[in-house]
Amino acid sequence: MQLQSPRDDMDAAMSCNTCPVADPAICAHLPPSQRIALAALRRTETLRAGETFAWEGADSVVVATIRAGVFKRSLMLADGREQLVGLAFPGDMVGRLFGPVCDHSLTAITDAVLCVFPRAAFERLAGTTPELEHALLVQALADLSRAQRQMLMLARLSAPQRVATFLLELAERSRPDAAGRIAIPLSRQQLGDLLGLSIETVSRKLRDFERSGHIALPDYRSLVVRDGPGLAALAAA
Amino acid sequence: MQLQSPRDDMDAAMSCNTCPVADPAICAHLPPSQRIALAALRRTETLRAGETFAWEGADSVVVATIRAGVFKRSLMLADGREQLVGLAFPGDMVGRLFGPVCDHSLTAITDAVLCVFPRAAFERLAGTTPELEHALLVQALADLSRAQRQMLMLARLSAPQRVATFLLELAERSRPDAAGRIAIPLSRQQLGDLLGLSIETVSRKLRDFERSGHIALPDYRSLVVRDGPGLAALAAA
DNA sequence: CGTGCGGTTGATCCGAGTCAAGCCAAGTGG
DNA sequence: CCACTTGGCTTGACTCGGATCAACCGCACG
Repeated sequence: MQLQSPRDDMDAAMSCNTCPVADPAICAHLPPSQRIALAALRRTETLRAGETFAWEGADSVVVATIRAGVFKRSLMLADGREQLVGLAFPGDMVGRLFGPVCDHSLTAITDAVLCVFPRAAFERLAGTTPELEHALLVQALADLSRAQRQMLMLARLSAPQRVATFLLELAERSRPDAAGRIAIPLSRQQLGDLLGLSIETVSRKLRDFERSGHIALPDYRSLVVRDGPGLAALAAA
Repeated sequence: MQLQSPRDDMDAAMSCNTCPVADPAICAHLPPSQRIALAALRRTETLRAGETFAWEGADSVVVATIRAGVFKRSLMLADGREQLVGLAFPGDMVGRLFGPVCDHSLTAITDAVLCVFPRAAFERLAGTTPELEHALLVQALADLSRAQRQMLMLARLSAPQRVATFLLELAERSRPDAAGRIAIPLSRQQLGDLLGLSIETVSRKLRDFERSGHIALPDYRSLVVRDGPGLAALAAA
Protein backbone atom coordinates (compact mmCIF):
# COMPACT_ATOMS: atom_id res chain seq x y z
CA MET A 1 0.00 0.00 0.00
CA GLN A 2 2.61 2.52 0.96
CA LEU A 3 5.10 3.58 -1.65
CA GLN A 4 4.69 2.32 -5.17
CA SER A 5 4.77 -1.32 -4.27
CA PRO A 6 8.53 -1.89 -4.24
CA ARG A 7 8.15 -5.63 -4.76
CA ASP A 8 6.69 -5.22 -8.22
CA ASP A 9 9.37 -2.75 -9.18
CA MET A 10 12.06 -5.08 -7.99
CA ASP A 11 10.74 -8.00 -9.93
CA ALA A 12 10.52 -5.89 -13.04
CA ALA A 13 14.07 -4.70 -12.61
CA MET A 14 15.46 -8.15 -11.94
CA SER A 15 13.90 -9.58 -15.02
CA CYS A 16 15.19 -6.85 -17.32
CA ASN A 17 18.09 -8.34 -19.20
CA THR A 18 18.19 -6.18 -22.26
CA CYS A 19 19.95 -3.20 -20.80
CA PRO A 20 23.20 -3.59 -18.88
CA VAL A 21 22.89 -0.25 -17.14
CA ALA A 22 19.48 0.63 -15.88
CA ASP A 23 19.65 4.22 -17.03
CA PRO A 24 17.93 4.68 -20.35
CA ALA A 25 19.70 8.00 -20.73
CA ILE A 26 23.02 6.23 -20.65
CA CYS A 27 22.04 3.05 -22.35
CA ALA A 28 20.30 4.66 -25.28
CA HIS A 29 23.56 6.17 -26.42
CA LEU A 30 25.65 3.07 -26.23
CA PRO A 31 26.58 1.14 -29.34
CA PRO A 32 25.71 -2.56 -29.05
CA SER A 33 29.32 -3.59 -28.62
CA GLN A 34 29.66 -1.38 -25.60
CA ARG A 35 26.44 -2.66 -24.11
CA ILE A 36 27.93 -6.08 -24.19
CA ALA A 37 31.14 -4.83 -22.61
CA LEU A 38 29.17 -3.20 -19.83
CA ALA A 39 27.07 -6.28 -19.33
CA ALA A 40 30.18 -8.40 -18.90
CA LEU A 41 31.36 -6.16 -16.07
CA ARG A 42 28.21 -5.86 -14.10
CA ARG A 43 27.00 -7.65 -11.03
CA THR A 44 23.46 -7.36 -9.74
CA GLU A 45 23.01 -6.59 -6.07
CA THR A 46 19.89 -6.18 -3.99
CA LEU A 47 19.64 -4.15 -0.82
CA ARG A 48 16.96 -3.97 1.84
CA ALA A 49 15.68 -0.61 3.01
CA GLY A 50 18.22 0.85 5.43
CA GLU A 51 21.25 -0.94 4.04
CA THR A 52 24.19 1.16 2.96
CA PHE A 53 25.96 0.75 -0.37
CA ALA A 54 28.87 3.15 0.17
CA TRP A 55 30.32 5.02 3.12
CA GLU A 56 31.58 8.57 3.12
CA GLY A 57 35.36 8.45 3.37
CA ALA A 58 35.69 4.82 2.34
CA ASP A 59 37.77 3.73 -0.65
CA SER A 60 35.80 3.97 -3.86
CA VAL A 61 36.06 0.51 -5.39
CA VAL A 62 32.70 0.13 -7.11
CA VAL A 63 30.10 2.28 -8.80
CA ALA A 64 26.56 1.35 -9.73
CA THR A 65 23.39 2.32 -11.49
CA ILE A 66 20.08 2.06 -9.73
CA ARG A 67 17.55 -0.32 -11.22
CA ALA A 68 14.91 -0.03 -8.54
CA GLY A 69 14.50 1.75 -5.25
CA VAL A 70 15.41 5.11 -3.81
CA PHE A 71 18.71 6.01 -2.16
CA LYS A 72 19.73 8.87 0.07
CA ARG A 73 23.09 10.57 -0.38
CA SER A 74 24.28 11.82 2.97
CA LEU A 75 27.09 13.39 4.95
CA MET A 76 27.60 13.03 8.68
CA LEU A 77 28.89 15.46 11.25
CA ALA A 78 31.23 14.39 14.04
CA ASP A 79 28.36 14.68 16.53
CA GLY A 80 26.25 12.22 14.57
CA ARG A 81 23.88 14.65 12.90
CA GLU A 82 23.26 13.76 9.30
CA GLN A 83 22.55 15.88 6.25
CA LEU A 84 21.05 14.52 3.06
CA VAL A 85 22.78 16.06 0.06
CA GLY A 86 20.51 14.47 -2.49
CA LEU A 87 18.36 11.53 -3.44
CA ALA A 88 19.02 8.98 -6.15
CA PHE A 89 16.32 7.26 -8.19
CA PRO A 90 16.22 4.43 -10.71
CA GLY A 91 18.44 5.36 -13.61
CA ASP A 92 20.85 7.42 -11.56
CA MET A 93 24.52 6.60 -11.30
CA VAL A 94 25.85 6.32 -7.75
CA GLY A 95 29.31 5.95 -6.30
CA ARG A 96 32.41 8.06 -6.72
CA LEU A 97 33.86 8.05 -10.24
CA PHE A 98 37.40 9.26 -10.94
CA GLY A 99 38.23 9.69 -7.28
CA PRO A 100 39.80 7.38 -4.70
CA VAL A 101 37.35 7.97 -1.83
CA CYS A 102 33.58 8.23 -1.60
CA ASP A 103 32.53 11.79 -0.87
CA HIS A 104 29.16 10.82 0.59
CA SER A 105 27.34 7.81 1.95
CA LEU A 106 24.68 6.00 -0.04
CA THR A 107 21.88 4.28 1.79
CA ALA A 108 18.81 2.54 0.40
CA ILE A 109 15.65 4.05 1.85
CA THR A 110 13.49 1.46 0.12
CA ASP A 111 14.36 -2.04 -0.96
CA ALA A 112 16.57 -1.63 -4.01
CA VAL A 113 18.35 -3.30 -6.89
CA LEU A 114 21.67 -2.13 -8.28
CA CYS A 115 23.92 -2.91 -11.21
CA VAL A 116 27.36 -2.83 -9.66
CA PHE A 117 30.59 -2.31 -11.59
CA PRO A 118 34.22 -2.28 -10.44
CA ARG A 119 35.20 1.35 -10.56
CA ALA A 120 38.48 0.92 -12.39
CA ALA A 121 36.94 -1.22 -15.11
CA PHE A 122 34.02 1.15 -15.51
CA GLU A 123 36.37 4.08 -15.81
CA ARG A 124 38.41 2.31 -18.48
CA LEU A 125 35.24 1.63 -20.39
CA ALA A 126 34.13 5.23 -20.03
CA GLY A 127 37.50 6.34 -21.36
CA THR A 128 36.87 4.46 -24.57
CA THR A 129 33.17 5.23 -24.86
CA PRO A 130 32.54 8.93 -25.46
CA GLU A 131 28.76 8.40 -25.42
CA LEU A 132 28.96 7.03 -21.91
CA GLU A 133 31.16 9.80 -20.66
CA HIS A 134 28.88 12.36 -22.24
CA ALA A 135 25.85 10.90 -20.50
CA LEU A 136 27.71 10.97 -17.20
CA LEU A 137 28.65 14.59 -17.74
CA VAL A 138 25.10 15.63 -18.49
CA GLN A 139 23.91 13.87 -15.37
CA ALA A 140 26.62 15.43 -13.23
CA LEU A 141 25.71 18.89 -14.48
CA ALA A 142 22.06 18.29 -13.68
CA ASP A 143 23.00 17.09 -10.19
CA LEU A 144 25.11 20.18 -9.74
CA SER A 145 22.25 22.40 -10.73
CA ARG A 146 19.96 20.68 -8.25
CA ALA A 147 22.59 20.91 -5.53
CA GLN A 148 22.81 24.64 -6.05
CA ARG A 149 19.09 25.16 -5.63
CA GLN A 150 19.26 23.03 -2.51
CA MET A 151 21.99 25.29 -1.16
CA LEU A 152 19.79 28.32 -1.69
CA MET A 153 16.97 26.56 0.13
CA LEU A 154 19.10 25.52 3.06
CA ALA A 155 20.74 28.88 3.46
CA ARG A 156 17.83 31.23 2.98
CA LEU A 157 14.35 29.75 3.22
CA SER A 158 12.30 29.58 6.41
CA ALA A 159 11.04 26.27 7.75
CA PRO A 160 7.57 26.54 6.19
CA GLN A 161 9.09 27.60 2.87
CA ARG A 162 11.37 24.57 2.90
CA VAL A 163 8.57 22.16 3.64
CA ALA A 164 6.29 23.72 1.05
CA THR A 165 9.06 23.63 -1.55
CA PHE A 166 9.68 19.97 -0.87
CA LEU A 167 6.01 19.07 -1.08
CA LEU A 168 5.67 20.86 -4.41
CA GLU A 169 8.70 19.11 -5.85
CA LEU A 170 7.42 15.79 -4.64
CA ALA A 171 4.01 16.47 -6.14
CA GLU A 172 5.54 17.47 -9.43
CA ARG A 173 7.66 14.35 -9.64
CA SER A 174 5.05 11.84 -8.52
CA ARG A 175 1.97 10.49 -10.18
CA PRO A 176 -0.89 10.62 -7.67
CA ASP A 177 -3.07 7.53 -7.23
CA ALA A 178 -6.81 7.41 -7.88
CA ALA A 179 -7.55 9.16 -4.59
CA GLY A 180 -5.06 11.92 -5.45
CA ARG A 181 -2.59 10.61 -2.91
CA ILE A 182 1.15 10.85 -3.30
CA ALA A 183 3.60 8.61 -1.51
CA ILE A 184 6.12 10.37 0.74
CA PRO A 185 9.23 8.23 0.31
CA LEU A 186 10.93 9.53 3.46
CA SER A 187 10.45 9.26 7.19
CA ARG A 188 10.09 12.43 9.26
CA GLN A 189 13.67 12.03 10.37
CA GLN A 190 14.90 11.78 6.78
CA LEU A 191 12.75 14.74 5.82
CA GLY A 192 14.39 16.75 8.58
CA ASP A 193 17.84 15.62 7.45
CA LEU A 194 17.02 16.63 3.89
CA LEU A 195 15.55 20.03 4.71
CA GLY A 196 17.98 20.91 7.46
CA LEU A 197 15.22 21.00 10.08
CA SER A 198 14.48 19.14 13.27
CA ILE A 199 11.99 16.32 13.12
CA GLU A 200 9.64 18.30 15.38
CA THR A 201 9.62 21.29 13.08
CA VAL A 202 8.84 19.12 10.06
CA SER A 203 5.95 17.55 11.91
CA ARG A 204 4.58 20.91 13.05
CA LYS A 205 4.76 22.54 9.65
CA LEU A 206 3.06 19.62 7.94
CA ARG A 207 0.36 19.91 10.58
CA ASP A 208 0.07 23.66 9.97
CA PHE A 209 -0.43 23.10 6.24
CA GLU A 210 -3.03 20.49 6.94
CA ARG A 211 -4.93 22.76 9.31
CA SER A 212 -4.79 25.63 6.83
CA GLY A 213 -6.28 23.32 4.19
CA HIS A 214 -3.35 23.36 1.78
CA ILE A 215 -2.77 19.63 2.08
CA ALA A 216 -4.20 16.49 3.61
CA LEU A 217 -2.22 13.75 5.33
CA PRO A 218 -4.29 10.56 5.23
CA ASP A 219 -1.41 8.72 6.85
CA TYR A 220 2.08 9.84 7.64
CA ARG A 221 3.51 8.44 4.43
CA SER A 222 0.86 9.89 2.13
CA LEU A 223 0.07 13.34 0.90
CA VAL A 224 -2.80 15.00 -0.94
CA VAL A 225 -2.24 18.49 -2.28
CA ARG A 226 -5.49 20.41 -1.83
CA ASP A 227 -4.30 23.87 -2.79
CA GLY A 228 -1.25 23.83 -5.05
CA PRO A 229 -1.19 27.55 -5.82
CA GLY A 230 -1.56 28.37 -2.15
CA LEU A 231 1.30 26.04 -1.34
CA ALA A 232 3.39 27.66 -4.05
CA ALA A 233 2.71 31.05 -2.51
CA LEU A 234 3.94 29.76 0.84
CA ALA A 235 7.04 28.31 -0.78
CA ALA A 236 8.00 31.55 -2.48
CA ALA A 237 7.59 33.81 0.50
CA MET B 1 48.18 46.15 -2.16
CA GLN B 2 45.04 44.22 -1.52
CA LEU B 3 44.52 41.00 -3.38
CA GLN B 4 47.34 39.62 -5.46
CA SER B 5 47.71 42.63 -7.69
CA PRO B 6 45.06 41.82 -10.30
CA ARG B 7 46.71 44.03 -12.93
CA ASP B 8 49.78 41.82 -13.13
CA ASP B 9 47.66 38.72 -13.38
CA MET B 10 45.63 40.21 -16.15
CA ASP B 11 48.64 41.19 -18.16
CA ALA B 12 50.06 37.72 -17.79
CA ALA B 13 46.81 36.16 -18.90
CA MET B 14 46.38 38.45 -21.86
CA SER B 15 49.82 37.74 -23.15
CA CYS B 16 49.44 33.97 -22.95
CA ASN B 17 48.89 32.76 -26.48
CA THR B 18 49.97 29.20 -26.21
CA CYS B 19 46.87 27.72 -24.66
CA PRO B 20 43.44 28.37 -26.11
CA VAL B 21 41.64 27.46 -22.91
CA ALA B 22 43.14 28.76 -19.73
CA ASP B 23 42.67 25.55 -17.83
CA PRO B 24 45.81 23.45 -17.84
CA ALA B 25 43.75 20.47 -16.71
CA ILE B 26 41.73 20.69 -19.88
CA CYS B 27 44.39 21.89 -22.22
CA ALA B 28 46.99 19.34 -21.22
CA HIS B 29 44.80 16.56 -22.55
CA LEU B 30 44.04 18.10 -25.90
CA PRO B 31 45.80 16.93 -29.02
CA PRO B 32 47.37 19.82 -30.96
CA SER B 33 44.73 19.73 -33.67
CA GLN B 34 41.99 20.28 -31.12
CA ARG B 35 43.88 23.10 -29.49
CA ILE B 36 43.84 24.86 -32.79
CA ALA B 37 40.12 24.18 -33.21
CA LEU B 38 39.46 25.63 -29.78
CA ALA B 39 41.62 28.62 -30.47
CA ALA B 40 39.65 29.39 -33.60
CA LEU B 41 36.44 29.52 -31.59
CA ARG B 42 37.55 31.62 -28.72
CA ARG B 43 37.14 35.29 -28.00
CA THR B 44 38.92 37.06 -25.17
CA GLU B 45 36.84 39.23 -22.92
CA THR B 46 37.81 41.33 -19.93
CA LEU B 47 35.50 42.29 -17.09
CA ARG B 48 35.86 44.79 -14.29
CA ALA B 49 35.10 43.77 -10.72
CA GLY B 50 31.34 43.74 -10.26
CA GLU B 51 30.43 43.06 -13.88
CA THR B 52 28.27 40.05 -14.60
CA PHE B 53 29.06 37.48 -17.26
CA ALA B 54 25.86 35.43 -17.13
CA TRP B 55 22.47 35.82 -15.53
CA GLU B 56 20.45 33.11 -13.82
CA GLY B 57 17.54 32.25 -16.06
CA ALA B 58 19.00 33.82 -19.19
CA ASP B 59 19.56 31.84 -22.39
CA SER B 60 22.87 30.04 -22.33
CA VAL B 61 24.61 31.15 -25.50
CA VAL B 62 28.26 31.22 -24.45
CA VAL B 63 30.56 29.40 -22.08
CA ALA B 64 34.04 30.42 -20.97
CA THR B 65 37.16 29.48 -19.12
CA ILE B 66 38.66 31.86 -16.60
CA ARG B 67 42.15 33.12 -17.35
CA ALA B 68 42.42 35.59 -14.50
CA GLY B 69 40.24 36.82 -11.69
CA VAL B 70 37.69 35.35 -9.32
CA PHE B 71 33.97 34.91 -10.01
CA LYS B 72 31.03 34.31 -7.74
CA ARG B 73 28.30 31.87 -8.75
CA SER B 74 25.03 33.05 -7.23
CA LEU B 75 21.28 32.55 -7.05
CA MET B 76 18.78 35.23 -6.11
CA LEU B 77 15.55 35.04 -4.18
CA ALA B 78 12.48 37.00 -5.21
CA ASP B 79 13.03 39.37 -2.28
CA GLY B 80 16.51 40.25 -3.50
CA ARG B 81 18.54 38.18 -1.06
CA GLU B 82 21.44 36.46 -2.75
CA GLN B 83 23.16 33.16 -2.08
CA LEU B 84 26.58 32.29 -3.41
CA VAL B 85 26.62 28.68 -4.57
CA GLY B 86 30.31 28.62 -5.35
CA LEU B 87 33.34 30.53 -6.49
CA ALA B 88 35.25 30.12 -9.74
CA PHE B 89 38.97 30.63 -10.13
CA PRO B 90 41.40 30.77 -13.04
CA GLY B 91 41.23 27.49 -14.91
CA ASP B 92 37.60 26.84 -14.08
CA MET B 93 34.94 26.47 -16.73
CA VAL B 94 31.91 28.73 -16.31
CA GLY B 95 28.57 28.96 -18.05
CA ARG B 96 25.88 26.38 -18.62
CA LEU B 97 26.91 23.51 -20.91
CA PHE B 98 24.34 21.17 -22.44
CA GLY B 99 21.40 23.19 -21.20
CA PRO B 100 19.38 26.03 -22.69
CA VAL B 101 19.31 28.36 -19.66
CA CYS B 102 21.90 29.48 -17.15
CA ASP B 103 21.18 27.96 -13.75
CA HIS B 104 23.11 30.60 -11.81
CA SER B 105 24.55 34.06 -12.27
CA LEU B 106 28.27 34.65 -12.73
CA THR B 107 29.76 37.89 -11.53
CA ALA B 108 33.39 38.95 -11.45
CA ILE B 109 34.45 39.91 -7.94
CA THR B 110 37.86 41.04 -9.13
CA ASP B 111 38.90 42.34 -12.53
CA ALA B 112 38.95 39.31 -14.78
CA VAL B 113 39.83 37.87 -18.15
CA LEU B 114 37.84 35.15 -19.88
CA CYS B 115 38.16 32.96 -22.96
CA VAL B 116 34.64 32.97 -24.33
CA PHE B 117 33.23 30.33 -26.67
CA PRO B 118 29.84 30.03 -28.37
CA ARG B 119 28.10 27.28 -26.46
CA ALA B 120 26.87 25.32 -29.47
CA ALA B 121 30.29 25.28 -31.12
CA PHE B 122 32.00 24.32 -27.88
CA GLU B 123 29.56 21.48 -27.37
CA ARG B 124 30.16 20.19 -30.89
CA LEU B 125 33.87 20.25 -30.23
CA ALA B 126 33.41 18.48 -26.91
CA GLY B 127 31.39 15.81 -28.69
CA THR B 128 34.34 15.01 -30.91
CA THR B 129 37.03 15.42 -28.26
CA PRO B 130 36.76 12.77 -25.55
CA GLU B 131 39.70 14.25 -23.63
CA LEU B 132 37.86 17.54 -23.32
CA GLU B 133 34.64 15.94 -22.20
CA HIS B 134 36.52 13.83 -19.69
CA ALA B 135 38.18 16.90 -18.20
CA LEU B 136 34.79 18.59 -17.96
CA LEU B 137 33.33 15.56 -16.21
CA VAL B 138 36.12 15.42 -13.67
CA GLN B 139 35.65 19.10 -12.95
CA ALA B 140 31.88 18.75 -12.62
CA LEU B 141 32.29 15.87 -10.17
CA ALA B 142 34.71 17.91 -8.08
CA ASP B 143 32.27 20.84 -8.08
CA LEU B 144 29.50 18.50 -7.01
CA SER B 145 31.57 17.19 -4.15
CA ARG B 146 32.29 20.72 -2.99
CA ALA B 147 28.64 21.67 -3.32
CA GLN B 148 27.68 18.79 -1.06
CA ARG B 149 30.05 19.86 1.70
CA GLN B 150 28.68 23.36 1.35
CA MET B 151 25.17 22.00 1.84
CA LEU B 152 26.23 20.33 5.05
CA MET B 153 27.76 23.57 6.23
CA LEU B 154 24.72 25.67 5.39
CA ALA B 155 22.26 23.25 6.91
CA ARG B 156 24.01 22.23 10.09
CA LEU B 157 26.91 24.41 11.23
CA SER B 158 26.56 27.35 13.62
CA ALA B 159 27.68 30.81 12.61
CA PRO B 160 31.10 30.58 14.29
CA GLN B 161 31.65 27.14 12.77
CA ARG B 162 30.86 28.47 9.31
CA VAL B 163 33.21 31.40 9.63
CA ALA B 164 35.99 29.23 11.05
CA THR B 165 35.52 26.68 8.27
CA PHE B 166 35.76 29.37 5.65
CA LEU B 167 38.88 30.90 7.16
CA LEU B 168 40.59 27.51 7.27
CA GLU B 169 39.74 26.77 3.66
CA LEU B 170 40.96 30.17 2.62
CA ALA B 171 44.19 29.70 4.56
CA GLU B 172 44.74 26.30 3.01
CA ARG B 173 44.25 27.59 -0.50
CA SER B 174 46.25 30.78 -0.21
CA ARG B 175 49.94 31.45 0.05
CA PRO B 176 50.50 33.96 2.87
CA ASP B 177 52.77 36.95 2.23
CA ALA B 178 55.98 37.68 4.14
CA ALA B 179 54.01 39.01 7.11
CA GLY B 180 51.85 35.87 7.17
CA ARG B 181 48.88 37.76 5.81
CA ILE B 182 46.29 36.21 3.54
CA ALA B 183 44.07 38.20 1.21
CA ILE B 184 40.34 37.84 1.80
CA PRO B 185 38.93 38.03 -1.73
CA LEU B 186 35.38 38.83 -0.60
CA SER B 187 33.59 41.73 0.99
CA ARG B 188 31.66 41.19 4.22
CA GLN B 189 28.46 41.17 2.22
CA GLN B 190 29.77 38.48 -0.12
CA LEU B 191 31.06 36.52 2.84
CA GLY B 192 27.58 36.63 4.34
CA ASP B 193 26.03 35.57 1.02
CA LEU B 194 28.48 32.68 0.80
CA LEU B 195 28.06 31.45 4.36
CA GLY B 196 24.34 32.06 4.60
CA LEU B 197 24.78 34.63 7.37
CA SER B 198 23.97 38.29 7.80
CA ILE B 199 26.74 40.78 7.31
CA GLU B 200 26.54 41.74 10.98
CA THR B 201 27.02 38.18 12.15
CA VAL B 202 30.07 37.74 9.92
CA SER B 203 31.55 40.89 11.31
CA ARG B 204 30.86 39.88 14.91
CA LYS B 205 32.29 36.39 14.59
CA LEU B 206 35.46 37.63 12.92
CA ARG B 207 35.80 40.06 15.82
CA ASP B 208 35.23 37.28 18.32
CA PHE B 209 38.01 35.20 16.77
CA GLU B 210 40.32 38.18 16.81
CA ARG B 211 39.61 38.90 20.48
CA SER B 212 40.12 35.24 21.37
CA GLY B 213 43.51 35.37 19.64
CA HIS B 214 42.78 32.81 16.93
CA ILE B 215 43.30 35.30 14.12
CA ALA B 216 44.38 38.86 13.45
CA LEU B 217 42.71 41.26 11.02
CA PRO B 218 45.27 43.90 10.03
CA ASP B 219 42.71 45.37 7.67
CA TYR B 220 39.31 44.12 6.66
CA ARG B 221 40.60 42.43 3.53
CA SER B 222 43.53 40.69 5.22
CA LEU B 223 43.81 37.79 7.60
CA VAL B 224 46.54 36.28 9.75
CA VAL B 225 45.88 32.88 11.28
CA ARG B 226 47.43 32.89 14.74
CA ASP B 227 46.08 29.58 16.02
CA GLY B 228 45.18 27.17 13.25
CA PRO B 229 44.48 24.16 15.47
CA GLY B 230 42.30 26.27 17.74
CA LEU B 231 40.40 27.52 14.72
CA ALA B 232 40.00 23.96 13.48
CA ALA B 233 38.55 23.01 16.85
CA LEU B 234 36.02 25.83 16.56
CA ALA B 235 35.13 24.74 13.02
CA ALA B 236 34.47 21.15 14.01
CA ALA B 237 32.31 21.88 17.03
C1' DC C 1 0.92 -7.56 28.16
C1' DG C 2 5.07 -4.70 28.17
C1' DT C 3 8.41 -2.58 24.99
C1' DG C 4 10.14 0.05 21.36
C1' DC C 5 9.70 2.93 17.47
C1' DG C 6 7.85 6.65 14.71
C1' DG C 7 5.31 10.53 15.15
C1' DT C 8 2.97 14.53 17.56
C1' DT C 9 2.47 18.21 20.87
C1' DG C 10 3.78 21.56 24.41
C1' DA C 11 7.14 24.53 27.06
C1' DT C 12 11.37 26.78 27.10
C1' DC C 13 15.62 28.77 25.48
C1' DC C 14 19.08 30.64 22.65
C1' DG C 15 21.42 31.93 18.34
C1' DA C 16 21.29 34.69 14.73
C1' DG C 17 18.45 38.07 12.11
C1' DT C 18 16.80 42.77 12.17
C1' DC C 19 16.81 47.52 13.22
C1' DA C 20 19.31 51.46 14.32
C1' DA C 21 23.54 54.11 15.35
C1' DG C 22 27.94 55.15 14.72
C1' DC C 23 32.86 54.82 12.77
C1' DC C 24 36.30 55.61 9.35
C1' DA C 25 38.46 56.24 4.91
C1' DA C 26 37.86 57.76 0.37
C1' DG C 27 35.88 60.73 -2.67
C1' DT C 28 33.79 65.38 -4.23
C1' DG C 29 32.67 69.86 -4.81
C1' DG C 30 32.82 74.62 -3.23
C1' DC D 1 41.53 73.34 2.57
C1' DC D 2 37.44 72.06 4.56
C1' DA D 3 32.46 70.60 4.79
C1' DC D 4 29.67 67.04 3.12
C1' DT D 5 28.54 62.66 1.28
C1' DT D 6 29.03 57.83 0.48
C1' DG D 7 30.03 53.07 1.15
C1' DG D 8 31.91 49.32 3.75
C1' DC D 9 32.24 47.86 8.26
C1' DT D 10 31.30 47.51 13.34
C1' DT D 11 28.58 47.61 17.47
C1' DG D 12 24.54 47.46 20.48
C1' DA D 13 19.56 46.49 21.65
C1' DC D 14 15.82 43.80 20.65
C1' DT D 15 13.07 40.09 18.59
C1' DC D 16 11.72 35.75 17.05
C1' DG D 17 12.04 31.30 14.63
C1' DG D 18 13.34 27.02 15.20
C1' DA D 19 16.18 23.80 18.24
C1' DT D 20 15.91 21.37 22.41
C1' DC D 21 13.88 18.98 26.13
C1' DA D 22 10.18 16.32 27.72
C1' DA D 23 5.66 14.06 27.60
C1' DC D 24 2.67 11.50 25.30
C1' DC D 25 0.09 8.72 21.57
C1' DG D 26 -0.68 4.62 18.70
C1' DC D 27 0.78 0.71 16.68
C1' DA D 28 3.54 -3.45 15.68
C1' DC D 29 5.81 -7.13 17.72
C1' DG D 30 7.77 -10.43 20.92
